[in-house]
Amino acid sequence: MPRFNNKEVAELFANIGDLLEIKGENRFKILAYRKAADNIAGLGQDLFNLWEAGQDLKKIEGIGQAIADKSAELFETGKLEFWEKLIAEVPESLVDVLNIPDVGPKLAKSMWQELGLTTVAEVKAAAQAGKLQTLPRMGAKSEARILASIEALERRDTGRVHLGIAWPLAMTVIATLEKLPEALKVEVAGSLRRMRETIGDLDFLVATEQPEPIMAAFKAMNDVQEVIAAGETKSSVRFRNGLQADLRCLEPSRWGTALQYFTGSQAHNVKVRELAQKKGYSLNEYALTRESDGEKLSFEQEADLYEFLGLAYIPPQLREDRGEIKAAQNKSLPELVQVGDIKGEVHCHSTWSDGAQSIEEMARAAMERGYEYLVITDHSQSLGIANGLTPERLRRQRQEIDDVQAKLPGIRLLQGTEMEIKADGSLDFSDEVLAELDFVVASVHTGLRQDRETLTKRMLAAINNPYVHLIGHPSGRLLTQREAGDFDMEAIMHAAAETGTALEINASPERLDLNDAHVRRAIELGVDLMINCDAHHAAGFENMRFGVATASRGWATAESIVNTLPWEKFAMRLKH
DNA sequence: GCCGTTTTCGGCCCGACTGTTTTCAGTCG
Repeated sequence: MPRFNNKEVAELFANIGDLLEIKGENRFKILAYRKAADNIAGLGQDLFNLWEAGQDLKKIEGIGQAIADKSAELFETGKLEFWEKLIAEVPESLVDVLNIPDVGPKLAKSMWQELGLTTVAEVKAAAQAGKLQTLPRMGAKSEARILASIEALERRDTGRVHLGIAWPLAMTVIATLEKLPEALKVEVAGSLRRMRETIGDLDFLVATEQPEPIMAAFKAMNDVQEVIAAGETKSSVRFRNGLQADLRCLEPSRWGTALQYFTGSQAHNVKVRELAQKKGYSLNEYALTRESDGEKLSFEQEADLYEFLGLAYIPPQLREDRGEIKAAQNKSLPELVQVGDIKGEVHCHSTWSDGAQSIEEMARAAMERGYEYLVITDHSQSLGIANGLTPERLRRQRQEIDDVQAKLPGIRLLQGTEMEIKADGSLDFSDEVLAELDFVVASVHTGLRQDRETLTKRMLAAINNPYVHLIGHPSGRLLTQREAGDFDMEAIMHAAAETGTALEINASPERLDLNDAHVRRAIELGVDLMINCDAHHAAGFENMRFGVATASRGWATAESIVNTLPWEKFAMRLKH
């Protein structure tokens, strides 16, 4: 039986949506496929596992009879007849053509049917030859723009970026705009405000009575390479690093509706607007309009809008249409974990392995953040490339930790290790060595391409070892670079819950591992979670906001995160 | 194709900007 992971299934349904759109199908059908794809991608469990266990897939939001049947057919036979027929009708490669910015379904269809273009390469050649201009409503400017988009795609600089790139750039833009006297309020909206793990573009909102100077300053910023659009209240630019940013200016009285609208997600907004409709209002970014008499209500604060609709305030991280609307109606939203709740970290590196700063420097940085404890977990011996520690070096390191501890009574310093779960399934240290340490993180860094059974077995061996407290970055993914290992996460989470082994939410923006969906599932299963920056230098502790955001997106409260415990309680918890 | 404390059928969100226009379609978010 062929196994498909959620990403593969989601991609198939998303591609179906794309091709149906080119075909000109009913737009709600297209929406339904995309919604199903999104929900499958954000599922904390494998759809395949659920199906294999005989669960009713229709219980998943956005999946009805048709898509449940198609999933079952795919899992049973490894193929989908509907898809085979579809790509016989509409060339599959048009999915890529649709991915070119400024190429939508209408244009893709006309390029295909009028000019016979079915691949990005063919579209590029046609644009270079001036042939796109022959299509209706296409001129030289549109053609040049599409060619530029394709070239940007080829440079791979229009894709999504992780938060480590998007966040600092957004902060720079905000700082620039906030300096303008005309800007009354400045905020980043969109997926960055929701703290999605990757960001496609940046959305900024400014409350102002005078948009012109703000738009001008925005377009004139240092890193702006190109101004894509510039209207009266909206402009778009592209930065040198390829990221696009949109700016909207609006009257302060409409701040609440606008911020809500532009924060999204789209799926969340659709639900909010449906709710407004049921109450007899239509909602857009400017106001809530009563349909009976056209009376317009504007809201200065987002919370007021939510309240008016009978909802508790929904934090941006939850706005993904994953049940938050219902929870806000029942006033049962979780009280999300905050950065300030974190009392210590249990996974960081020093110059003893591949860190850039000494134990003392790391300890002082942790103290400055107000942490009560810090565990130094340098790499273990078999990770030679990171200067992993032998048992003998571990013992010498203990001496240095004790010396620093004597100097810094304000923080509790512990010695741990980030121990390799080796490719052959064994652990890098014997139990005798592990018993000498205060804390053990076990991680997979090698052999991530092994098959599911082998990988899962390796992980379970670590989870079942009585000396292992925490599994570091459990899936092994590197955002925008490397796929997660093919672990059976469900089995791993069950074992973690049973043994009391914690799973990490690694806060490094390249990792964010566990991801939000897995965090939510882990909480359901009663798994202990810990958020760590895996810091390799003092500045690395700044990444905590990303880890906390990921936890929040998984609906985590402080109670779900073990390192929100003060030292005494944390130490007690360790002994169990 | 999905969904239902107003519905198992008939709904399903809305506006800015661009380019090519003679009044608007396409794309995007």
